[in-house]
Amino acid sequence: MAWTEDRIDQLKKLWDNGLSASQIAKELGEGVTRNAVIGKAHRLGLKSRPSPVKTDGEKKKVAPKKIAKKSGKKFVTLLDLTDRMCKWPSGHPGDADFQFCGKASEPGMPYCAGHCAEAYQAQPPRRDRRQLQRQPIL
DNA sequence: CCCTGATTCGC
DNA sequence: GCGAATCAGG
Repeated sequence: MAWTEDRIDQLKKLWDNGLSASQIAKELGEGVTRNAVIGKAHRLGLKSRPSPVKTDGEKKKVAPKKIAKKSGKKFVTLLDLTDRMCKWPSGHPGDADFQFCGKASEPGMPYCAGHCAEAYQAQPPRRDRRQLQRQPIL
């Protein structure tokens, strides 16, 4: 696939938007790999970014997007949600404030580490479940 | 293992 | 110029 002006523009835009190379690759689709994106970006002389994925000892916020203006919670809309982002919902589906956590989800998980903890809590009230019906072994 | 960007190097 | 392979790092 050749890098058309259109694609390059999209690349620049997404890259500038802070999307990761792999995300941009997916966005562009058409068998574009993250390597292609990075390679092109590098070639275009786009700003280098020493792996933004370092837990960063810095407590500085990057302000991912100014989408979730309301609620201090940095949630994102469905449009900003991508494959490996936490899909922890917030609000009612259909509502304007229906958003998702959007943080990087744990590998293989639909949610981020924090929400996985919430989602996969161990059986809480096991107390009043005894003799529920005392089913005869299957 | 998951991921990130950076660089190399044959095409 | 392109991008897969590779490298370096979290």
